[in-house]
Amino acid sequence: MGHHCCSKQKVKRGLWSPEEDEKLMRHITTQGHGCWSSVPKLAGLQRCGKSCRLRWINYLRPDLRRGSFTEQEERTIIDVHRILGNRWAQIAKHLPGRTDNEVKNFWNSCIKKKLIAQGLDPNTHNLLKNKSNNSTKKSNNYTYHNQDSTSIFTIDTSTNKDIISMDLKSTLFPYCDNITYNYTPIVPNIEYQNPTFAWSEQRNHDTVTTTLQSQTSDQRNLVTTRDSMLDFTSCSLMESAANINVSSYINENSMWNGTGLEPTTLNPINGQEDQEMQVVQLQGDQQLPIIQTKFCDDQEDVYKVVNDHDQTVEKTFNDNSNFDFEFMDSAFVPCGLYTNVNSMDQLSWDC
DNA sequence: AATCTCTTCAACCGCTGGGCT
DNA sequence: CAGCCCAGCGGTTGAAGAGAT
Repeated sequence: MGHHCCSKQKVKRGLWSPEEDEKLMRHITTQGHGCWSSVPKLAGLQRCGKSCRLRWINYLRPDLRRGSFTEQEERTIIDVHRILGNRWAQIAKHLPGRTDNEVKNFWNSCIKKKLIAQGLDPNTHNLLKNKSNNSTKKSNNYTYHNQDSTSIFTIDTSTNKDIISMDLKSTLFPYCDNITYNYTPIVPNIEYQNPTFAWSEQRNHDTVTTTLQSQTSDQRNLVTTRDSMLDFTSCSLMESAANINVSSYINENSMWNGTGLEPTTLNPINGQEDQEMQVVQLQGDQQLPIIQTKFCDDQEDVYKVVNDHDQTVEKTFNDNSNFDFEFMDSAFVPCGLYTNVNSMDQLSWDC
């Protein structure tokens, strides 16, 4: 029985023999494929054109890359899949020498399982609900996840230092690959640590040029003024990076303005305003704690938290600090955040 | 050693959209 | 506009090999 596409022809199916490969290879390298439906006849093959095309594209093409997927390729697949979904051909375009079929197979056989094992929904890349296995544990209604994924929001508890990792690539920096934004929250106050992904700043009077270095050496400059800030709008911080806004701009016309949120004036810590980084979260006229940091040296940083009740806490910490999720509830909710929900838990997992 | 189960991935199937007549 | 052909795409299948029993 022939193929649906070529039922009139007597065609062979199944795996290709080396002789068939040789015939097809010789024909295409000397004649080109032209119209695929005519290739079998011209190449002397008992195959349909569709099969020839597939064999060439997926196996014989000289520019194909062989061997296992690298870690970088895997990260790229995950990142692009988060944006595009199962558009394998589009994803494969980001991986020179890889075919859509190869990417699809790799996703289904490896990446998908890894994500599920990490408690992530491979379709949405969000955290799965009610996940409970060896790789996760529940505490204070929050699910912890081992960090070796590029999920939007993961928490690493595999080391002494808990790290919240957010992948911002698809939202803040769509032209960069694999930007992961790590910070370490510290008890008893919500605090903010200098990002650990490649990030450098040049300060010049009223402007700060932040250079973001992606893992693929792609560089983007984020230019901020004195009054601008990283602006994580309310629950989006926990719920989805898709709602994160930056009240600033990246060059190449990438805009994340228009949040409708008023800028908050920077408050110098110890008069060292050029040492500050500020994260403000707002919802309507309500405001999360203003989190300011002063990075003193490699071992110890000073953090200052101001909530909308004008309560101010300063804290010095080092790398041995731990993270307490209870603080997240106590720090966020009194500030008027998450007014439509009862707990962080609901926000975090109802994605 | 034999059998069963699981995993991988090459290949197929069915569908869609574009181009041509 | 309708019908046909074709390339391309994503979902699915099944052969082959690896590992477990």
